[in-house]
Amino acid sequence: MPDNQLTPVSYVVLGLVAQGATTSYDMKQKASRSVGYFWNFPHSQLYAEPERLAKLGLLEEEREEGGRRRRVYTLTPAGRKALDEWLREPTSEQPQIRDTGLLKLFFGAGLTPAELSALARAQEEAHLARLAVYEEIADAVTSANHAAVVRAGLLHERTFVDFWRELAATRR
Amino acid sequence: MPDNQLTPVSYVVLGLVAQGATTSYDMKQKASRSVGYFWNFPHSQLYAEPERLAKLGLLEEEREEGGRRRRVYTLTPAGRKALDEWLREPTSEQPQIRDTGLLKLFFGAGLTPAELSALARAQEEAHLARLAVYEEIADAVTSANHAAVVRAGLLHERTFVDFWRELAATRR
DNA sequence: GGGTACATGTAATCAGTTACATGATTTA
DNA sequence: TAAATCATGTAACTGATTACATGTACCC
Repeated sequence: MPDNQLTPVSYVVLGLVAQGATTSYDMKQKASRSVGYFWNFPHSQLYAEPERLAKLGLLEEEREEGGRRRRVYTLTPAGRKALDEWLREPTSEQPQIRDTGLLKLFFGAGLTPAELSALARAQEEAHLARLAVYEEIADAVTSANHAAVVRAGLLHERTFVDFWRELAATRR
Repeated sequence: MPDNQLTPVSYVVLGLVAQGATTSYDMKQKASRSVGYFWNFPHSQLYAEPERLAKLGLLEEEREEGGRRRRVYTLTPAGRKALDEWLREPTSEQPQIRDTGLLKLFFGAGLTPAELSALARAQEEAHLARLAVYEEIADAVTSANHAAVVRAGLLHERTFVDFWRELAATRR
C-alpha cells in the first residue's frame, strides 16, 4: 500500500476515473475542459499514469475486444480508498503559481515604460481570454463543488486582469 | 546562440546574477525571499543551472582561490543579451496554478460538509500565512517593479483567503 | 574544542514533456 | 474512396526533485 509515492497527477487520474472516465482519451477530454485549467499536463501522462496505477493495484485495466482495443480502467477498492483518504486529508500545502509575466516584471527593472506597458497589456489579454473560458464553463457546471472551483478561477482571473490593467495605467 | 532551449529557471538564474548574485548560495538566499515565492525550485538547481548556462556561454564561471573555493558567476555579453531579449518579449503565455486544495475541492463531491469545511480552513490558513509574508516583504521592497510583484501577491492571497472563507461559511 | 548551523555541492532517479507514429472513424 | 480528423499510444530525453555527503565558520 505505498500511498505516498503518488503524485498529484495520480490523484487526478483516480479522480477522473471515479467521475466516470474509463479510457485515457476520455480522461483527456474531461480534463481538458475542467481540471486541466488549474493543473495542466500533456495527454501522454494519461496513458503512462493509469498504467502505473494499475501496477500499484489502484486501477484495474481491461482490454476491449473489438475495434480500437483500448484500455478501459476502473477503480479497485484500494484505489477508491487511496483517493478518499487523500481527499479527506486537508492540505495546508502552499499553492504554486508559475507566472512568466510576473517573472519578467520582477527582473524587468531595465524595461522602458512602453515595454512594460506592452507586457501588461499582453498579460491582461491572456487573463481576459481565460476569464471568458471560465464564464462559459460556469453556465455548464452542475455540481456545487465544480461551481466553487470555477468561481475561484473567475475571482483569480479578475484579480489579475485588474492588476495588469492598473499597472499599464500607472506606468504610462 | 541557442536561445530557445532556455527554461524559465534559466532566466531566473540570469536575472539573479544580473541583480548582483554571484554564487549559487547567494542566488538561493536572494531567491528564497523573492522570486522563489512565485516560482519555486530546489536549491540544487541553482548549482546545476549556472553550470549549464556557463557551457552555453551565457555566464562566466570563476573559481575562488582561497577558502571555500566556490564558483563565482558573472554575466557574459551573450548572457545579458539573452536576458534582455527575453524580458522585452511580452508573454501572452497562460500562467499556471498548481493548487492541491482546488484539486481536492474539484474531486471532493463525496466529502461531508465538515470535511469540506476543514479543507477550506486549512487553505485559508495557508493563504493567510503567505499573505503575512508578503505584507512583511512589502515594507522592505525598494524598486517599483518589485513592489508591483508583491502587490500582485497580496491581491492574489487576499482573493483566495476570501474565497476559502466564504466557502467554509456557505457550506456549514 | 565540540557542537551546531551555515554553506556547497554531487549522484541517482523519475516525473513530465516532446516528438513521433500509426490506427480507426467520419465526411465530402 | 480519399482525405481529414479523431483517437491511441510509444520512445526518448531531460529538467526537476530527492537524498546524500561533506566542508567551513561560528559560538558557547
